[in-house]
This record gives sequence, C-alpha cells and structure tokens, in this order.
Amino acid sequence: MSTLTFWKPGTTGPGSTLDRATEDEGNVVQSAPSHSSLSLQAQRERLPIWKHRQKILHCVEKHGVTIVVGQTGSGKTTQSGWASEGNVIACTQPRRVAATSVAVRVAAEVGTLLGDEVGYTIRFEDVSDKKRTRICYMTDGMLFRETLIDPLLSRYSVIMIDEAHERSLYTDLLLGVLKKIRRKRPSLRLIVSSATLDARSFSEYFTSGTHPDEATIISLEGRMYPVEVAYLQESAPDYVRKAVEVVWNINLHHGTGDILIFLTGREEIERCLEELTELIPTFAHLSPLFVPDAQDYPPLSRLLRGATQIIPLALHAGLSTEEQLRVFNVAERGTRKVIAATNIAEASVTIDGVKFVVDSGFVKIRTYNPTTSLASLSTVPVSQASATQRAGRAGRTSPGICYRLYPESVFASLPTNTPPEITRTDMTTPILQLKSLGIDDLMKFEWVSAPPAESVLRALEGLFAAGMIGDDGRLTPIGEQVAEFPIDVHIARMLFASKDFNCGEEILTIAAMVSIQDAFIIPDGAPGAIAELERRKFTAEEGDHLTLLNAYNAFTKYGRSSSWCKMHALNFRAMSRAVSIRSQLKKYMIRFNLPLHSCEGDAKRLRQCLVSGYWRNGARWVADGTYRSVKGNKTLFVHPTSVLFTRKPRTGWIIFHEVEETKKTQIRILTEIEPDWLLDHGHKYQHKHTAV
DNA sequence: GAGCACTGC
Repeated sequence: MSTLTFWKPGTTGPGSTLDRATEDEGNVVQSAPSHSSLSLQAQRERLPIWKHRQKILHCVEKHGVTIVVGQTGSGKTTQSGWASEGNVIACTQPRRVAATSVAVRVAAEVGTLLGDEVGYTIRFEDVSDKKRTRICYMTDGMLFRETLIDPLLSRYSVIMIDEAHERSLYTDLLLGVLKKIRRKRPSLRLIVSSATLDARSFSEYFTSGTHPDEATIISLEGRMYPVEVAYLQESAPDYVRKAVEVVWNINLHHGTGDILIFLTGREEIERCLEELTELIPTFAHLSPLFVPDAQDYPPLSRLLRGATQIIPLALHAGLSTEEQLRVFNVAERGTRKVIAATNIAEASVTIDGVKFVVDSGFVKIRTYNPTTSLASLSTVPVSQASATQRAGRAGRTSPGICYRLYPESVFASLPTNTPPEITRTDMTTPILQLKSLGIDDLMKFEWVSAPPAESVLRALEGLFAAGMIGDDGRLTPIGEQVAEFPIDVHIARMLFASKDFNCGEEILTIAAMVSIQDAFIIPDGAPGAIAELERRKFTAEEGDHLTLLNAYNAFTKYGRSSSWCKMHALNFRAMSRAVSIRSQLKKYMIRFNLPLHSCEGDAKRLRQCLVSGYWRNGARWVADGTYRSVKGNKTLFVHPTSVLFTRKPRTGWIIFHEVEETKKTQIRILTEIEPDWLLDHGHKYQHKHTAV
C-alpha cells in the first residue's frame, strides 16, 4: 500500500461557500410529530430563518425580489400579512421528498395539522386545502404546471423558489415566467434562495429591464461545521483504486466517523467496494493471535490496534428502497460506514454522521446534442460548486475532512458551475408548454440562461412536423391539448392516435410503462440468470412495448404486491409508479374524449398505433446484429435489456422508444413493425413539410 | 452476448 501525501491548504472556515446550511434535506419523510414547547424551541433555534424573519419580511415588503443567500425554508412568513385573507405563499423545491419533508416540519413549527394551514402539492399527492392552506410547499414542476391554468398565479402573494442554485429545468422556466408575471402583477413578491455563487446573477437577471431596486440580496449565516480540504499532489490515473487507498488510510489514522466516497456510477461503486472488502480479510485475519510476534511488526501492530472495522455500503438510484435505506443505519461502536455513492448523495440524499468525504472529482452527466438529436451520458469533471457541495457533506454533524483525488491546480481550472439543465436538454416539451402559456415569441422570452439556439430550432421543427404548431408558429388545437398531458409529446400524440386504432386501453398502459425506468431488475451473476428466466414469462415476440404491457397486466392481475414482484424480477417501486401514471393519464384521456377501447389481443393494431408516435425512430436490422437508423443511417446497438437483444425481427424493421450515446449508440424499448407503416408516415411528413 | 448520473409533471 503506497503512502498518500495530501497537501492541506487550510481550513475552510465560516463565511465561505461551504458554510451553507440546508434545512430542507432528509431523505426520510417524517411522520407528523407532536411537539412539546421545549422541542419547538429547539426547532426554532435550528432554523436561522426564524432568527432572521424580521430581516426577510422587511426586504419582502420593500423589494419585489429578495435573493436569500445561504438559507432555505420560509418558516414564519406564514404569520405575516402576506398570508392573510385569501393570500397564499407558495414555496417550491426541486424534489418531491424535500417538498413533503419541509411541509411536515413547518406544519409542526407553526403548530397546525399538515394539509390545513400548511400543506404540500406534488404529483399524485395533494395535501392542501384550497380554502384554508396559507403556505403550500410544492415541486417547481408543479407550480410551473399551475401557470398553464392560472397564468398570473393570482392566488399567491409570495412565491419562494428554494434551491435555485441547482438550476433544474423547471426552476429556470419558472423564474422566466415569474419575471414576466411580475411586470403585470407587481404586488407579487418573490424570494429566491440560492448558494453564494449564483446570487448576483439572479439579482442581475431580475433587475435588468426594470429599476435597480427591484431585487435585493440578503445573506444569512449558516450553521455548518468547518471542513478541511486536502488535495492529492498528483492526479491519480485510476481514481477508484486511489479512493480505496485513501479510505484505508483514513481508517488507519483517524478516529470515528463515517466515510462518503463520490464516484460516477454503479460499476465504479461495485469495484470500489470489492477492492475494499478484499483488503478487510487481508488485515482482519491477521488478528493478534495469529501474529507470531507483534514486536517484529510495529506497523502491523499499530494497524491492528488502530483499524476500525468498516461496513461497506453502496448508494445509487438503481437500488431498491430497502437497499438505499441501509445507509441510514447507525454504525455500531468500533465500526464505521464506508458509503460509495453516485451524485445522489450530493443533494438528494443526506447522511448525517459523515466525517470524511473522498471526492473523485468526476460525475456522469446527461447532455443533449441538438445537431444529432442524441442524448448522451458522459463522465466529466465536476464543477467547483459541485465539489464544494460534496465537501460540505463532511461537516453536517461535526468538523470534517474532504479528500479530493486531484491537485489544487485542477480545482482552480474546473468550471465554476454545472451548466443549467435547460442548456443541455431536449426543449420539445418545455417549448410546447411555453407556447401554451401564450409565449409565442421565444426570441423575446427572458431566459435566466438561454438554451442553445439550435435546441430551440430543433424543438420547433419537431413540433411543427408533429402537427403541434401551425405555419404561424402558434399552437394547433391538438397542440393545446397535448401541452396539457404530463408526458412526452410523441407519446401524447400516440394516445390521441389510439382513437383511430381502437386500442386506447393498451396504449395507455404502454405510455405509463415507457415513462418509468427499469421495470425489470436483473442482478449480476446467478440470481440474474433466474431473473432472466422470470422475465421471459412476459416476453412478447413482437418486442419490448408488448412485453411491458404483459408485465403491467400481470402485476395488476396478481394484486400489485411487492412479494409478487420479487418473485418475478419486477421492480415494485417502478410498477407502482406506472399504476399512478396510468391513472393520471387516464383522466386526461377522458377529458379529451379519447375512447378507452381494448384492441382485444390484436397486436397488429397496437403496433400500428405505436408507429404513429414513434415513426421518426425507425431502424433496419443488418447482418451483424446492429441496426441502421432510417434518419441518418447511423449504426445503432440494441440495449442488452431488450427482448430483441439476441433476436432478428421477422420483418427486419423496428421502431424504438429512445436512443442514448454511452460508449455506444444504444436504442431501448424496441418493437418489430412492417416497413410499409413507416413509409405511410414518412410520406405524410414529406408531403406536408418539404423542409425536413 | 452484456449495462443503466439525477430529477420532475
């Protein structure tokens, strides 16, 4: 084992960007607690916002937009005039768990029942009362959706956007719409809560084109412990290996405290934990009894006394809920948890008790290339903001240390922030929604960060080709309706087409099933082979769409139980989500008078209907087992999860749900079709719009 | 014959 030398430039003290306290996190939704006055007092002390409420209220009264730096939660604004007489305060979060857990806490603090004065609204769950709720926590996507119904958001007097620095797609869209709303309705007050680095740009955004007093910035003290940052003197060629070495050294030289390692994906996490457990028996079996004379091995004896037993744990989104919850078990005395995690641990999941962070400095990020219309998943260096956030994970309950597996010079060269999601995503759905809001001139829309012009163009072209917008650039009647569907544009288009093919019932299920990820759980090794056999029971020879339909129907038939899923290699969480999505989409189908006819086992009709949504995604089988795309003749590899992974389709032609570039260009969720069906749509397209 | 960062409606 090589010795590691880290250079320690000093402690990051209060006032730095590390000093940010986040109050909203917590993965586990708490049950509504009943507070004694003592614990209520304790809660207040934990919420700096309570201490600073007068300061915030003062700003909110004086300025249209208040940017709050370093603090979250809107606590006591409830008791101000802003929440009286039919006025409601909205408070948005980028994630569902955050929206619910903050609502639970604030309800307890205010001393009301959840869903009464304080409530929350997230997809599939509305725990609020139209008349009584004064402060409503919600996801930013939910509030954006509300603008489609009430474009001025007239029921709200104050809107607070929390975690704005994360720059989620809907945070950005919401900020853009809110700036527009404030011109028409200046009485609406905004509070934007962000980390230090972005505060000024938010303030500049809201003051540009208005008067300089429009926005103000206030800074609140955080409550976090200092985190010492150590850098490697040289970059490691293999950061997984290096992470293992660093963890082992921490284990030898430092006292108690859990270790959190940031890696990029499941494969790395598994390798890291494997190498780590390989080390454990190496040292553990050399217990003092088996060492002939400890005096002869001073380093080893020191090691044996100093080494704490480690508990290796993985944390990534692919795990079941049970497996994810294991990271919250408190380590027994004399042991420490070593958690190898993806970016999920950066903001979504907070683990207290972590004293050491080991940061690889890399992250997997999804980017959309508008030129090729391809989404790609690639490993890139993290941003400084991200690295800072990761380091902060070591100082939640006590002072900590963050080991960065790269030199400080590399940190200095990292981009300041991760590019906002809106700049690296397919804009088709967002643009349809903005059009539905009456924003027809996208050139005039004030983006916080503009998406690439090509992205906007590509989206407009696609919407035009799909008949969602007309020659005048405005929404067509069907475009208006599709904009309301909480699903991808082309899938929504397919739901409308089901009317012509008499298969609404089945297409609805397929629409829900393609919206979830990973319906099947196929683990590695021997259990994987058994799971594979289970999956074959659902396999339809026509392809994956029908296989998913079979799985869904079996799931509902056999009682929607978690144990049944376990037996049949299905992901219970994902399947339950599909049930919720289906019932939500069904409401829209009824509203738009789309019949819910069954195709009565006529798979041909079903496949024809699929082509109406997916005709742009056609491909042809070639002898080497890969496919060539109809559009662009690109080589496409079948994803190994497909039932057509090993089989040549009878007709040689397929449509697919999505394509993604990883190491290869892969297509997921395939169905065999007749080439004529594709041509029919192609002709229509060519005929209607000559410019492809 | 082989693989999946993370959200959201």
